[in-house]
Amino acid sequence: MSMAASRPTGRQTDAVAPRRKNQGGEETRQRILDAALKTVRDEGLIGTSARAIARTGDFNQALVFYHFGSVEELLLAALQRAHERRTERFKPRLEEVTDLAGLVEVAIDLHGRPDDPDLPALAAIVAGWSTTSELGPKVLETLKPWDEMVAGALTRALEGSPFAPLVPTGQLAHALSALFLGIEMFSRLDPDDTTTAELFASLGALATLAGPMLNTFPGEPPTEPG
Amino acid sequence: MSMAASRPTGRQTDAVAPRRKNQGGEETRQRILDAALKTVRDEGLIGTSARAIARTGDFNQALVFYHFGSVEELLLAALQRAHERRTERFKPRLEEVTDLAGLVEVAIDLHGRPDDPDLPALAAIVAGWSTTSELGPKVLETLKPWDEMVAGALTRALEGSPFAPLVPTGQLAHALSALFLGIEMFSRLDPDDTTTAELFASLGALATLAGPMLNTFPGEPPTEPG
DNA sequence: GTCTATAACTAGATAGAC
DNA sequence: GTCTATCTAGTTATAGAC
Repeated sequence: MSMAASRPTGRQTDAVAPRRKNQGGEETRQRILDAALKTVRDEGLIGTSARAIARTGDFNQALVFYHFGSVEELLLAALQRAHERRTERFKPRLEEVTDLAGLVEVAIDLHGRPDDPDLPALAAIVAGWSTTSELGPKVLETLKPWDEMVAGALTRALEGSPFAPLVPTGQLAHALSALFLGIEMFSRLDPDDTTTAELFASLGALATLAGPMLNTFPGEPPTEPG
Repeated sequence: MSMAASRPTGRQTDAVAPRRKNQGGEETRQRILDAALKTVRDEGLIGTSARAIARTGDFNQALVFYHFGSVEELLLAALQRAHERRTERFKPRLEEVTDLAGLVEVAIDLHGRPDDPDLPALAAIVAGWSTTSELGPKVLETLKPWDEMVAGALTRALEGSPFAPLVPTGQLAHALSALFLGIEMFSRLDPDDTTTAELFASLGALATLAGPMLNTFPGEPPTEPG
């Protein structure tokens, strides 16, 4: 369904060389993407129409179709953008993580940004499309790099532990993404949510507790932290 | 928004005593609820309109408004119904769970029912409303009993462990619900999903591994299982 | 309690002026 | 590249016949 617009909707791999700088077109594209994320966060996925997005970003509704072809494709692009932004910002930190407690700390920072539209929108889009849309696999593809980064952190956290060969870090990383997504969604169900912060604190405490145990051989006393 | 219909939309606590048995009205109510869940599963939350639901269940579109007042309220009722059904069916099993591995087993059974509309619909509704809708708190309220059941299972799993006083079972149960919800959603993004089953298997293996450690005092060898 | 018909509106998407 | 105007189809919700 939905005929393609007059402009190719996919992002060109070789930039199309806009004559007068990157102005005009590209800037608008960004505005639309930002407005899309904000709209999903504030009005929910169901309330996110081309018109609602245009209202949020104060531009013309037809631009959505000119630049992205359809609302669905816009949302996919927005999700990818949000995800890229997150990855860029948190990659360096994640790469320094060497234990479970550190991983929880990153999760806390990731969550605790109420004004940031990226994460709520990301969760809502993943969720809303989970039973529909041929774009589901593309969403999974988009999230893959993140799982791999977390898997790397897990591997480092387990380094030298006797349990290391027993733990499928890739799958566990995926599970952690799922956990994070679920927490994010629950937290947004309650506008006055306070329990999520406590939950993360508890998870941090548990990670601190479990960390040293990972290096414990059965029958041995646990190694001292740090 | 949305004026109330001519029939009170909330479920009466004292049944209203339908004259000719429970026929007609109540049966239709159930048909509508079932159709709503199926529609959410098959067409996604966004594709779920009063008309789509009516098409699924082969009844008249106006009945949705007569019986439930609005589509949103219907979906809330459907979610509550789906959740009640799950709770009834799994409560006995959950109450027998005494270790982590058993908990994972229940999760596996809960997940592995491709034809069952309840869980996918539940996930989609929770997710879709997570950034909108004043019904969010009601959704949380609905899910509470489940968390409590899981918390009970966790408490039993930790019984006698030196870590028991350190673990906030209530919060952890909530986290497990979030994890499960997230996994459910990821799994539905890929129509040919095979990784989720493997993921659950791995989680089961980890639970089997971690279980005995919970009863391990630092410096002591782990107790033999079973 | 269930139907048909319809009002009032909003959606996605496109054509064509600028 | 951005705008206005518009077409078509689908949406919630209600009125009123049965």
